Amino acid sequence: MKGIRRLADHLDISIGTVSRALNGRPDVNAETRKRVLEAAAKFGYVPNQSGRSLRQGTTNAVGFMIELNPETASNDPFFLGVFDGVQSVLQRHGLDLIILPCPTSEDPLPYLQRFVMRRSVDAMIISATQRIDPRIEVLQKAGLPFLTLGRSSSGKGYAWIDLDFEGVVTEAIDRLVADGHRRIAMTLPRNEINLGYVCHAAYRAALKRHRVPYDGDLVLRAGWSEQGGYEVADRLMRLAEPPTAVLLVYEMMAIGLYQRLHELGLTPGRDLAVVAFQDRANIRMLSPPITAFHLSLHDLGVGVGEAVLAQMPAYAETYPLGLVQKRWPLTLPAGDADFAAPARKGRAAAE
Amino acid sequence: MKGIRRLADHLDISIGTVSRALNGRPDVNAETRKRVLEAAAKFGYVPNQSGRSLRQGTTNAVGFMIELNPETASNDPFFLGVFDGVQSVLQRHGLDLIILPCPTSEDPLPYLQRFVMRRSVDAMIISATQRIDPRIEVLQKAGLPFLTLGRSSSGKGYAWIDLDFEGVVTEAIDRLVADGHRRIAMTLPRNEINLGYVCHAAYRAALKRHRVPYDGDLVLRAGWSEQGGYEVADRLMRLAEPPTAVLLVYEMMAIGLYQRLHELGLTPGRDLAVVAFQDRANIRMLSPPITAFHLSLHDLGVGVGEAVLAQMPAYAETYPLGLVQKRWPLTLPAGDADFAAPARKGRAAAE
DNA sequence: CTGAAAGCGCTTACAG
DNA sequence: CTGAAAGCGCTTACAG
Repeated sequence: MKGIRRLADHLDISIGTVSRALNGRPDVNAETRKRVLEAAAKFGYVPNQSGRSLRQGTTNAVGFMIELNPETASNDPFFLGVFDGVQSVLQRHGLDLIILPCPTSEDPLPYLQRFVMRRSVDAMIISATQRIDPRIEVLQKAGLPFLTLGRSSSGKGYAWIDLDFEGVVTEAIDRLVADGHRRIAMTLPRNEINLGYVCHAAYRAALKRHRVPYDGDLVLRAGWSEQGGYEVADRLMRLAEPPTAVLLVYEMMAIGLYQRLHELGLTPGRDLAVVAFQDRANIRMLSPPITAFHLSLHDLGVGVGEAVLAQMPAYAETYPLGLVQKRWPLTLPAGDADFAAPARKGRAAAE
Repeated sequence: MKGIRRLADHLDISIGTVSRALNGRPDVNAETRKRVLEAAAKFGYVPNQSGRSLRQGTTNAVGFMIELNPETASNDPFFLGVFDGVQSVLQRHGLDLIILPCPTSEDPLPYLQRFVMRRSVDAMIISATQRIDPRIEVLQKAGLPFLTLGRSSSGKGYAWIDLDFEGVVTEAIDRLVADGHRRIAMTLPRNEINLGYVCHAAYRAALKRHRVPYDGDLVLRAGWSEQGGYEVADRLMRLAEPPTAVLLVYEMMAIGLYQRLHELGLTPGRDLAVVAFQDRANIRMLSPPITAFHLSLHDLGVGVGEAVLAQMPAYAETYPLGLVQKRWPLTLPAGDADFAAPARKGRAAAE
């Protein structure tokens, strides 16, 4: 004999009472509850999750699908910070966060479908959202509450949170133009992830607003890595007319970019103003210090956690956010002295 | 009506036959099986996991616990590569890999205990193994098959795979000494993770063998980050008698270290020979190229996957590895021209 | 080859 | 306040 039955027999009460005591139901004698809780602690009894899930129709778990493909995944601590924030919300309700890593060898769609149809989780967070992402339809048809981290142009009525790429690109270009820059480069990912389209559109719009001509040579699709940054620096500085500033949508590129600039005898900041997407610890030791937007991964995780709970009927009242469709803001620290390159400033002024 | 019942009613056969057909049992009429499979595909029927698990007493999932605490976790793509390798093994048997991220706010022990006692997984892989790690006892008492990634001095009869830190330290020092180095520094983590002890012991043993005196100033506990590498360079080069070589047990430190050396007007390789633990893509653009050991994360993942299956009674016959206790080797590419610093070589020869 | 039935470990109306 | 019973969705001996 095992499980709740054993505990009940040992205490000489029914399994129903044991269950009620353990689950904190009010209709249990205080003394009985005490005995049950003590015995459970003593024997290390914890209800079997499969039995519970089957009976309750809920797994008390939220899935978070990530992709292991390094070309798609932002193969870095981004997610670890977000997971932590999501958990801090879920644990308030006894929900667990379970990460589902889609292997590189498997198609993300059937992978997701398996977990969805098996009802392994009560809700799902998906990431690495593609411009056309069939996963959204799968989730909608299955009626499983979900949130996408990143937007898609597939479907409309679904909840998403995306980093505010428009805002970052727009603010970066505004600031650079204000500092006299006219030739501003930007990096884009090579794959079909939606942020590439969003950034490109925001970039063109911002330039147009400032009446700065668009030059396709300044928009570089590159590997999403330090190495990619190295190549970007190399390609940009070899142009007949190199840019005076660059916006790195993937901040880790700064490491390779700084290095290549040094090799070319150029000084970041002075010879090429660099703005990076996110001010993370990994690039803080660069010198001169890099200008980057601030993002709290933990806060983002909290936002994601609350947003996904808002999609779940059982928690919608507690988190009355409705269908969350939110661009998550990043902030650019004000008044960065190193931001505008003096040399360029002088040149821009002379023009 | 839902689930298997609905499918059975639609086909006008019993749920038992549907189940047998879907599970590939041989005792099903070929025509019947075909009808069942087609109907299942059409309606997108997938067995509910909780129902299955409860009945079978197995979840068909293997858990992989990681820690989100950046001081403990190697907060980087290490795990993503390993996950992929583990999955490639598990998927051969229809098992899923589920990542369990322990939040920074929670104690790893009760966190693990919850999942173990609930029987949410059939086996567990744990990482960030501490020198004294009570999780091992919890897993052993619960009788859940498990593997630790990293060793502990807690307990004996458990399966582990650990990177061969001894081998790396020993080989690195042998090579450096052969190239004339006598003052060789090494970095260690600040926390209680076991690799710190292992590396320190191997370092002392290797020096002793070469009759090189041990100098505590050359063993630096530092932040496990790029920033930590920056600090290491700074502290080392300010010593009255700086080292001529350094072994970075966390390779990403090389980025900060190279930078600080450059700032100090020193040249990596020439003024300080640098050996890094793992030759990963993130540091490949460093110049001069860094000397580092090679490790295939995917292969390691495969090894971990097979080792954990070997601990599970249902798979032990297929993977007759017994109680795996293995140091996973890393290889140092032979004949690296930049390995020994010419200046130092000259000086060493002159001594 | 198929169906009817038992039962995995729980939770929860329902009686009392 | 407690117990007895039903039933969540499956799989699997057991009959036939």
